[in-house]
Amino acid sequence: MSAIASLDVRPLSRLMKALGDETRLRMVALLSHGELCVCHLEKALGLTQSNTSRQLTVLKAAGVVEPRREGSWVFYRLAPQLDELTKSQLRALVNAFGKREVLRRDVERLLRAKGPASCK
Amino acid sequence: MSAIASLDVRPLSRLMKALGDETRLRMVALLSHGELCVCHLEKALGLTQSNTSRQLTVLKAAGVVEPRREGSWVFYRLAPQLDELTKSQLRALVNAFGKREVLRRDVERLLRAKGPASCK
DNA sequence: TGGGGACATGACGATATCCACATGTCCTGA
DNA sequence: TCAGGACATGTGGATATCGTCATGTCCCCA
Repeated sequence: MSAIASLDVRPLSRLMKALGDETRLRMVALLSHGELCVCHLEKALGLTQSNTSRQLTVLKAAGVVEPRREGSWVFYRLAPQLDELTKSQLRALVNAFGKREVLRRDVERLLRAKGPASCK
Repeated sequence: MSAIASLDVRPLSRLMKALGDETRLRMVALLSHGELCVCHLEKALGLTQSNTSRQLTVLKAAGVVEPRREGSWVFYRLAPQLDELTKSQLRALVNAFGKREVLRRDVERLLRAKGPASCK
């Protein structure tokens, strides 16, 4: 019969839906270069604390990122994908963002500021 | 300052938004193997005529597909991407779908039925 | 030229998304 | 134990999306 019927695009559509937003896409662009905590993303993207947390919640619910608690703050990083389609898509995206040298420098600068100054 | 500020993800987020839906993703999966007319997609995906047209309108507005009129009916195919990010993402997607041999057979069967029987 | 097929679109109710404001939770250091 | 910083979440209103039904447009053919 129809093979399209057996093609499960649910995981992929979930991923796409989560990435169908400028802010969340920029978050992923930054996270392509390393893990960052909420306040880093907040500052880098010029968002309110509330909004930053919300968007991360959406990305987490879609399985795009995963949190890691470290003392008082929470670091987010890209989560490994189980589904083959989402895996290849996210890899392609990270690869595209990974080529942006300027982004890498942004992330490094953010992480350097982490130590003594924390997230202030 | 921040390089993320200069990274324009608007075209990509538009693409992702359009693909953040199971039905539209399945349409793209089929169109990865060749152009199809509305009634083909309608039958293959088990959608109403109205809904099929709507979803294609969304994909068209996002620049994912483009229509080609041929007499009484309209064929849709994947549209070439101008933006680098959307180009690489869509290429990765088509590549992933392109590996699904069963899908290719589906499309061929649909196109074979086209000639005499039209879309009936 | 009139009818029917293929597709698009207006209207609309149901549902989901988005963002800000305020408040709540958890951890840390004094 | 208390204050404050880092995050999360309840609430609510504006806005957008989704799918259906009905209708409109365009094209082909008898």
